[in-house]
Amino acid sequence: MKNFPHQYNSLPKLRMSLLSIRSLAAQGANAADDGVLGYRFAQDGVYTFRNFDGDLPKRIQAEQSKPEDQQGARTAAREIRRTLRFLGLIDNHVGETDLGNQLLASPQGSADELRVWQVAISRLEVVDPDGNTSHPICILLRLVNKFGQIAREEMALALEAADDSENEFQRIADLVPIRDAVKANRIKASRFQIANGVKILPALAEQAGFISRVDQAQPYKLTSAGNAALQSCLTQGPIALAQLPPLVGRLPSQTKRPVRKLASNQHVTTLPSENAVVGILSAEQQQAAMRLRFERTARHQKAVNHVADQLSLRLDLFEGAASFDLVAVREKFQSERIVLLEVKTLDADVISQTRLAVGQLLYYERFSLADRWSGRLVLKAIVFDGDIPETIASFLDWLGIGAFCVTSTTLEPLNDHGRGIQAWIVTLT
DNA sequence: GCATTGCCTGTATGTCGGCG
DNA sequence: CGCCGACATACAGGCAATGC
Repeated sequence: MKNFPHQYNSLPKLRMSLLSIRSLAAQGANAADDGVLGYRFAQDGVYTFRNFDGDLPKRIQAEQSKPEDQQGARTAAREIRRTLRFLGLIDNHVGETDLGNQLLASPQGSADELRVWQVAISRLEVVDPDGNTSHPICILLRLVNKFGQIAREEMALALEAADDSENEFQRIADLVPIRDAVKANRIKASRFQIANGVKILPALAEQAGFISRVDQAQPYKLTSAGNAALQSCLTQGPIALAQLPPLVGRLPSQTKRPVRKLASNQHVTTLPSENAVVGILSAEQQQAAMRLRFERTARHQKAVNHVADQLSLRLDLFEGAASFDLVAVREKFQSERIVLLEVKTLDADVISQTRLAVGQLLYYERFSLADRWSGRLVLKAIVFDGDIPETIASFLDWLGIGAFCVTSTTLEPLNDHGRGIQAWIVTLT
């Protein structure tokens, strides 16, 4: 098993680390030197000392008087350098790569930044002492996809695969559950290596928006962005860093950006899940990324769960891995209607949320439901987590879309189509 | 209801061996 | 012999289950 030890895994911290390297380069200092980089990290607040009393210069002096192999900051510098290199953000000479440049050019927390992280994380590459190269995030996404959902601890197996081959994937997939495989001595790795395997990669994949879970007790599932990344891995193969093509175009600088206009002749030709993560994000993908971030909020998830709770007695429920919030259907009755639901929280403007949801419903009806439920009548509904103005409710009615308000115990229709859907559901046994 | 416990995750520190 | 990559270990915070 490949090891991935001694790291921090938060993207803001990794970004700060890259910034520290850049500022050292600007000063002509040598970031390849553990001491230089390690104590720079300490000064920049990237690396923090344990039992720190607040006097930084004094503490650094104290650390520097210790033997070098006992200075935590130096080790941290080495490990973080390694991580940034694996991510393709710096090269072997600790110089910033194009990708690293793009990361720092994007505003922190922006959709642009997330896009760069998604590229870096999906391409993350590790090499073992024998020269075997693998892309553990791709392998991790394959695992999640294969099992549908997977516990965090199983993700250590992503580092067990020596390479990206199908054979290796089959081999590690057979090692699930990892606890049993360890007990049976089927994995050659120390418990520390296995523990380390769980600490970094799942956190990176989660922050990239590739996987998500409802809460800590739940397994992870693939998100739409994760599915897109997986398709990219499967169809194109992870792209070796050495052959990294320049990303199309330059990212906008940090000057403020007006609302962007889409090219007027832009057509949707593929589903988002079929688009590669590599390269510049399409407008749809940017929206999908933004959407993902909003929809991952606890509040949205909670609302979805409440809806699910109230429909699960009578209907089979599906969550779209790549798209819709919820489909309620009776699988047994193959010509029966189905209900496509989009859930919207009202912390944002009700009008923009409504417009967004209407577009999503129509799009998903056309592109996401066709395969599995072709030929069925699709009833569409938007579920809000609060009350909406009558004008919105009647607008949706005019479109043939049901409107609902959900609470933890109720699902109340707000227009005629909503009442129609409810009336149908209550007849089901 | 509150304290305790134990697990999960993340971060800091220590150690070894190889290489130039 | 200094330096660094790699590996191992210690420690801390959060949180949920558990027990009273």
